Amino acid sequence: MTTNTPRKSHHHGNLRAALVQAGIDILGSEGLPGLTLRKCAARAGVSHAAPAHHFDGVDGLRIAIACEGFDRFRAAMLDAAAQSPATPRAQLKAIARGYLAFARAEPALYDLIFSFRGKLGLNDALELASAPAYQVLRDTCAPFVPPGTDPVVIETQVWALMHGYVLLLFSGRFHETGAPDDGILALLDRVGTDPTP
Amino acid sequence: MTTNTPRKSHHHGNLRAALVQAGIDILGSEGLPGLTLRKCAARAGVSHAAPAHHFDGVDGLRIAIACEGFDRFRAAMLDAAAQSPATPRAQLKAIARGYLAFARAEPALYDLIFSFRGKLGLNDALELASAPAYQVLRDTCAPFVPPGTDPVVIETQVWALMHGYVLLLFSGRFHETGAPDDGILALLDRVGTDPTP
DNA sequence: ACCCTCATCTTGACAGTGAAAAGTTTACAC
DNA sequence: GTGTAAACTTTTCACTGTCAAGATGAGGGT
Repeated sequence: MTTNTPRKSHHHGNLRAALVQAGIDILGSEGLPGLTLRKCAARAGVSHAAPAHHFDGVDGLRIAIACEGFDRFRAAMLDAAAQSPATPRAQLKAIARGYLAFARAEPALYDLIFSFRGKLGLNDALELASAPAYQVLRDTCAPFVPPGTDPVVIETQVWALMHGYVLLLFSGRFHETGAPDDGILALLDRVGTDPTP
Repeated sequence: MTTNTPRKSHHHGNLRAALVQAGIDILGSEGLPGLTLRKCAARAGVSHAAPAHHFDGVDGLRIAIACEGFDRFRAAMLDAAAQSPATPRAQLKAIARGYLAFARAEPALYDLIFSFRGKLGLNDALELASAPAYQVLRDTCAPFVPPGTDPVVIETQVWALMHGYVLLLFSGRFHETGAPDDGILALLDRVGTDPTP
């Protein structure tokens, strides 16, 4: 039988997943700067050198956590979409609200998954994990792509708007005045198929 | 006379400015992770503990560098605006191009000035340095604010779009396909005073 | 001219970090 | 059973930020 209480064994049994979960916990409590190989190892109850057998250095651990983060990110957008009318415009605003909900719920995890400067494409696992999240955006934007236009243009407009807004949120700029979510969502009404005659 | 070759003195004479410049140089060559107190000190030719007498720890140095960065950022936007027609829409697109030019010219410095999560408002110097840059945005957006609308809404739409787009640029997502600058600038045409009847 | 003060800078130490090398334990195939 | 290799620990090293204590010298008061 497989031991369902893997306590005192020399082998942890599921260390990789435990380290990823430890990292997510630390992100929630201490934020991105607190994410450390040694802290993750300590929280998982192993020595500080143990993670090296499961990840390629601290960047490997961060990538593994980001993969899980992308999955939750995608789930947040899909959840919001499922609770909204099926019209293209309503769906677009729904994934935007899901986007914001995820960013506000797990800001440090959000920071992490978008912290890989230029390394995207250099890591297969990360690219594989981010693709489904991007696909949600792509599918939702598709109805707004004018004929003859590269879909990437519309997708980039939407994503840039959301991404930039979240980072302005995190900067603390709206702590006192209140965050203008509605203003951002309103601009989504003007994305894509031209509203002018 | 003031010595114009302040070489061998025990006192550096202008260490604070030299450390900030060293930091900017390092940002250009090694990027944000390479920005280190000890490296800045070494490049300025002083011991590793010297910076402590001019900045409040490494965060203090980063803030001081960011202040200089905000100034260059503002200058880049104003330069672009000065070379464009004075119509509101042309000016808006001009500062957007200046924004992108700065981000592409000094990506690590751009990263640094927008890396202070929630600490904005907690540091007077940083807030004082970022205010003029924000004022450029505010002035340029003013003609597009509909009556009865909070200007912050329009400013946030524009800033979020640019900020998010730059970070997508940095992510490496467009390295192969080519960056859709025009698509982003096109959306600026739909910001503000409603084009629909 | 002298000395005094104190900002400036250096030296040395410490804890925390990531990484590598070498040794120990244990699961699993044969 | 036994051997092998994976999983984990221990030790060590280089690098980082920070602190304490000491050395240097510029400028002021007398």
